[in-house]
Amino acid sequence: MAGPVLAGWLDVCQHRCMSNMELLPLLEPTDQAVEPCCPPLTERPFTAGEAETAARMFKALGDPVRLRLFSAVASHEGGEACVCDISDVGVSQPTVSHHLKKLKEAGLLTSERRGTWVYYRVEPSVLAAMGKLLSTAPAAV
Amino acid sequence: MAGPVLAGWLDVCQHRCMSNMELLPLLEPTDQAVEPCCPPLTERPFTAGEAETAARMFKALGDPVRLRLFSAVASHEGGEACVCDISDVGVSQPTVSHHLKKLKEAGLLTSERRGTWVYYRVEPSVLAAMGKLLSTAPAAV
DNA sequence: TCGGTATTTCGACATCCGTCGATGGCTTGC
DNA sequence: GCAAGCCATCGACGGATGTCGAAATACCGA
Repeated sequence: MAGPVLAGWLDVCQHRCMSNMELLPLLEPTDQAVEPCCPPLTERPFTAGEAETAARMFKALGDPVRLRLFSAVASHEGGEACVCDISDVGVSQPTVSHHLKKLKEAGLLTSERRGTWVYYRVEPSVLAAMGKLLSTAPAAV
Repeated sequence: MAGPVLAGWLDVCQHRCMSNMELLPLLEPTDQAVEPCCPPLTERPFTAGEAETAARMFKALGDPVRLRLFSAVASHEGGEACVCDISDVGVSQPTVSHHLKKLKEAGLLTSERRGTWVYYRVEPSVLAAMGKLLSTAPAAV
């Protein structure tokens, strides 16, 4: 029940973003290594589809609680954190779980159960893609 | 009726972000030139206040229509665009106006009336700040 | 097998948000 | 001054969203 809504974006973005770009950082010192889901915001007007895709990422970070949770995971030692390590954000525990699910559905986090605890870690390629989105196009091409 | 809610963020962020950083890009090749509103997401867990501030920015870009409008302005010639130039996003004119207002309240756009038309332009410093937010801390300090 | 802990899911609720049509304010040109 | 065009505001509506308590699920240790 993760939702067919997400399937589209996950398919499109992760598929296009995750594939082998950190595996060969030496070959291309250019920015081509990390292929973002959409062109930089300043390059040309977004199409409806691009906007739909990118907005889903921004929306996921558009809630203070989610942002705190995401930051907590991203800054945690080893790049991952147990839910119990980051649940102190002022809302109930079910709400924490709800927000973590949202972040996961947006492709920003992944989760893995190890024994009693569930660990969340950031999806670095998506972070890089969003960074590229916001970067003012460096006079490319 | 722009809202006292925004006043806080505008005060805090614009005040801290806009001041003289693009005026001296030559002095410091480091990243210190652009002072973001918050530390990078990966540096340490966000405080409640930081999350509130940053989430407002992400939220503003978390809607497909707003993202298209913002991209249209950002990519328009001269860095600014008349409302009439970017109104073709599939929603009614009042809705376009509504979203432009939201982007303006979030500090991402500024507007200026020149004769019959109203021109919107992007706030470059805020874009840079958001980019910094997403950048994985480059082994600083 | 059973109790305890960690996490998710469910159901419900109040609030926020995007959207529209109608209306109003402002500027230009006649 | 008056009609026309551009843009903002208003009021209303339906749907999405954040939040919680209660209950269900998953895992571990005894």
